[in-house]
Amino acid sequence: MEKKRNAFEMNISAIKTMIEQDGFVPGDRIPSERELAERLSISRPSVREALRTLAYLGIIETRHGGGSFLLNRDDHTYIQIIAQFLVTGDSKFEDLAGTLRLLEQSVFVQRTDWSILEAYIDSDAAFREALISTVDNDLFERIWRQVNAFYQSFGQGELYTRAEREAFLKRS
Amino acid sequence: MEKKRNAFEMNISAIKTMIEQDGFVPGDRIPSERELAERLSISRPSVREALRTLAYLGIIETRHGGGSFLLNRDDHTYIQIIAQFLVTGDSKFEDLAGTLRLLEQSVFVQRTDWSILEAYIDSDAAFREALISTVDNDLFERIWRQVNAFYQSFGQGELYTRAEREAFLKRS
DNA sequence: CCGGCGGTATTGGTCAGACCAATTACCCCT
DNA sequence: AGGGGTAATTGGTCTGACCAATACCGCCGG
Repeated sequence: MEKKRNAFEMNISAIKTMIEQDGFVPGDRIPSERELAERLSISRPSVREALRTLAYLGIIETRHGGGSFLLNRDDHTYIQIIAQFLVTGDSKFEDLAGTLRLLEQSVFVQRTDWSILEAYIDSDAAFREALISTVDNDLFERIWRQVNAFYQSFGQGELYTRAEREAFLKRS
Repeated sequence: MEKKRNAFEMNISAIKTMIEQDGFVPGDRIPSERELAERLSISRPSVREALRTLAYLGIIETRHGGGSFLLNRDDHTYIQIIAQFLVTGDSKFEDLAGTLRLLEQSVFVQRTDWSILEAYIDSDAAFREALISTVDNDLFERIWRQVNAFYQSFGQGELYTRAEREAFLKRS
């Protein structure tokens, strides 16, 4: 038994278990907050604390006056949540630039033909954006986008000089 | 202009912002629920719904009678928590492995001498950990660690075969 | 002077109830 | 049978209260 968890986490587990046992599938409306409170013998505020967390994670969606609905797994927002908390206010600026370079240069080892990037050689931002988009990886792209957004919030200029960009393409 | 998010998410944002603006660091005790409610002009139940979510994600820790404390970022457990809800195989898993490979291979273009990694050739996990540690970049390391934790939570085995690891060193 | 001790204040945990707002369900009338 | 309007349902928020665990602080005795 994994007891000892606080009541709040047990409530989340209980709700999750109930959803499974009742055979709800994505799109279904789950019982109302008041009914959940009654069936689990806890108060509605406690139910709400659990449901709000589930909603924040993207497990369910609540509609004012409508009810709470199970979401598809593909709609889960866990990736956004990860990205949101990865990059926070105290990241050192030099780490930001360094991380961006690491992320972007890792893409270059993936393929050999970079002629498609030639159209963007004039713009540092567009060049790097196009570079990342060649990787078909949602998580990687979100991470890069978060880091890049933070980098740009510092109002810095180009990450690479034009000569550096041209050197990248030379490797093709 | 941010779109109009619901009040709940704004409360989480407001609390996070207040934590940053007040300069709290991991280990600090953040204001009490009642004080937060007053300063943000919302009710305590609303504060609690936000705090419970932050606690569930591992951003903060609450002690009955003690208060709420900021946790170290590395202690965050939201990765494992979220993974708990992904019961079935998910297409996003490939993104995880792919992102890890991108992150790690980006390190290899940074230097030429990898003899220091030979001691870890037998263990996939130790090998990759040592690889990342050669990069002196807090943010990059944090990103890798979170993605890797998520990957491991799926209970997957080695990311590289031994032959692949040896091939890496051959490039030296 | 100091350290242990106990009372008190603070803080989180939970609950009941109320009211509003948005949505849904339903029934009645045409 | 269809449409419209009203009532019921449901989520959103707040007030206030009480309990439980912890922290705080001053008192007392060594």
